[in-house]
Amino acid sequence: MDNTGTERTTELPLLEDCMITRQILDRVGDKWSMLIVVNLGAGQLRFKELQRRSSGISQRMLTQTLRHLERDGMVWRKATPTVPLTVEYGLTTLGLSLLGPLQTLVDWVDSNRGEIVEARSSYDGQQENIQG
Amino acid sequence: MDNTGTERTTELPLLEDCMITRQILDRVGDKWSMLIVVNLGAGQLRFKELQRRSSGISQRMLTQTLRHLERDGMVWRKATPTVPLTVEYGLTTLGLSLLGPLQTLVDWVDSNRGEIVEARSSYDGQQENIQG
DNA sequence: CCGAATCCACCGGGATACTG
DNA sequence: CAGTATCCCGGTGGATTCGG
Repeated sequence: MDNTGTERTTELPLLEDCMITRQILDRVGDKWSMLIVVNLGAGQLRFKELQRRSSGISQRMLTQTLRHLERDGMVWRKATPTVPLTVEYGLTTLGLSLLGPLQTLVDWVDSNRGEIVEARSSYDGQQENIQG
Repeated sequence: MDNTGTERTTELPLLEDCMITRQILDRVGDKWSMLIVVNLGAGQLRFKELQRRSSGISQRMLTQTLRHLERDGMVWRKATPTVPLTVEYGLTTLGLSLLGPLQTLVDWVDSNRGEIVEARSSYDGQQENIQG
């Protein structure tokens, strides 16, 4: 095999082969988790209130997402058997510690949104020319 | 309203209502993008080599993911009309700038993997008791 | 070797209706 | 209010086949 000179042996010790990392990132990156974690970042909330703040989420998905986050130890749940039922959700220490990295990503998107949007329309324009 | 002491009025100026941010995060967080960006982080690669390093990805998904990343301005593509065809992929400046935030997230997962796995089995154990 | 196209199975997730 | 259960549609993504 020829060597084009661009070979780099840099070792970024990353996801590559680790399934669990992958699973966790899948969870973190799924459609609603980030939104929920962020919304709970400002303080504990009741189910309905949380749903109201997470525009567009169905109660089915909210329940499911909360269960997953609870299972992963990021969210706690406290049910009080009043009538009608009262359930509060909040972030655990683990969940809180995720806010930072999440924020980093969101900040990056925020800073680069313009460039991305521009790249997209530029790309789409070229496609038109090709397929005109 | 009673003050339970955990109320926080912190304003995290986040995704909440912004669709575009959401779109971009969806892209960044989709099943393969992160893996591809990370793999290209070590240097440009040819299609086949990239596929080999991204264990499990089908060529269909690799093509699709690369197109998306190219459209978003994160990846460049250079086709050389040799026989057989040679196509190289690499990260643009924008793509490279994403490595940092991505790394932050991956590092977080790495540091907290143990705790999450533990939380999961603990949670699953309790479910067994309930449903016996 | 690179990739487009087709076919198809699976499941994420919305709408709705029903329990406690 | 806080879920659970059911139905069902569209998108995701794998396998395979074809073209350049």
